[in-house]
Amino acid sequence: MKRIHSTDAVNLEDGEKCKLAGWLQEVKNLGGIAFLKVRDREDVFQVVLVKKETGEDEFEDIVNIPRESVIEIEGKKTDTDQTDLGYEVHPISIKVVCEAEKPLPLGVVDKVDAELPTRLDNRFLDLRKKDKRNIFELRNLLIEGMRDFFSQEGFLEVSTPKVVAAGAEGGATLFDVDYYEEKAHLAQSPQLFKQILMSAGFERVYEIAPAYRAEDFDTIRHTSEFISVDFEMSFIDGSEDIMDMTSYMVSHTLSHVKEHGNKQLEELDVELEVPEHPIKKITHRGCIEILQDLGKEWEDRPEIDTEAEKMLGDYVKENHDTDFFYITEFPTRLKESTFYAMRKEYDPSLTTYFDLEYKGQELVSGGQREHRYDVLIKQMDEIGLEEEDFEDYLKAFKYGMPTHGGIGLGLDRFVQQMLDLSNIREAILFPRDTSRLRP
RNA sequence: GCCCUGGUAGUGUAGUGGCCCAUCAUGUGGCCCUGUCGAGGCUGCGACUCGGGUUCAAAUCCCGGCCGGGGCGCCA
Repeated sequence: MKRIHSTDAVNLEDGEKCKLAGWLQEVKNLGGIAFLKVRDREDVFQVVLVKKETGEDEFEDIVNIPRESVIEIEGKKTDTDQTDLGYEVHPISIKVVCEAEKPLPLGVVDKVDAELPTRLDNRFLDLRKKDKRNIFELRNLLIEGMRDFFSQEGFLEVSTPKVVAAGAEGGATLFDVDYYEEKAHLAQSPQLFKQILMSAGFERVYEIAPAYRAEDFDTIRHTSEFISVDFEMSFIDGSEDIMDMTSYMVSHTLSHVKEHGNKQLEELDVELEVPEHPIKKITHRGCIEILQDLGKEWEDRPEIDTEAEKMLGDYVKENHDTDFFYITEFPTRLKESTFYAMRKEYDPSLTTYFDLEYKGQELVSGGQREHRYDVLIKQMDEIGLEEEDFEDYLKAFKYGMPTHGGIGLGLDRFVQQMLDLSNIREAILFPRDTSRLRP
């Protein structure tokens, strides 16, 4: 007999035979009768064991199977109004596929919570919990929605190398890798490759892939390995085009999640906002002014620090009733290491760069790139970068590079913010950070 | 990198010099119970991060190591 899921059994006739399987979540032994709660991917079903029917020995054997063991049940589906699924199973045979050890390093349905490090150390058990799996089902929908959007808009999904010779920005945040006889690094961004592909004439590309930052971050919104969603597009008139595309992408993606992840969102008690177009834009200078009005004080130069970011997020929520807004026209002095950022024609102290803020936190960073070879060289010079180190990249600018721009979006952070998770690690199956390399 | 903070049963905690061979919950073992679903009742099991020091006395105070957590810088 073929094994079916708990939710499929709902459609069987009363009394029909079936085979179900899953993890023995708990045993409620009342003496003469016992109830087994068995969990599969879809739900939890109940198996009823009556001592008079099974006999004393078998009853004891089954009731003593340790929690979280994998078992297989063949039995009769019996309709009842006493379970959520509307049926229970009267077993003909129960097979222990794999017995779980005791005690569990982490309870799956215990009444006490475990802390995040304990949960991550035992992630396979942690992920057996419904609300934890919901996160990853929604994350899947988020990715699905993005791919759907990009494909619709004529973007080509590409894969660029993660083992690279040079980084997109300074060298301090690169992980070193031994690459045969050479020294190599893990890519911190697909930036330079995306741009090379613009010279190749692909016009619109996107990539969903890991990025690595060897920074001493120890915060609830940083990890050393994260999934970066990047897109790049050519023949743009300015960064407005990039912001428009980003807005549509975010809207499309979130409405996809909302449409297909209704059940999971409800279970996690999350209300999703799908931003309307156009998303509110505030210049960097405008942000500083708002902050001054709000009474924010700085020790030296006014900047948008973490506290300020949250204040702005609250401000926009209150005054414009949205979780989203752009900070535009980032000053050049703040984007110095981003040597490929295009500066404003009329005011070179400003760039075309913007951030998209989501619930008071940076989600997206992007802008128009500098496509003119000589200007690019000049900007690299300003921060002391050697042309030789970027030879392969620069070459792509010498033989016909269109105007272009794009963004990078932190996927894990998107999930975190979307679901109001207290730590970005909740949005990652096996997070990597300054003190975690396993599992 | 800087600042703050913590490490007590499998899990989560109480205890800040003697009342502690350490509290409670959860878990787990045994017994009872035929409709449980945070089941219930009785009963047992299980722990002070490591090293040094102070003291008549250390889970508790001091120093160092190891391992965590949070904030900031920064960033996706």
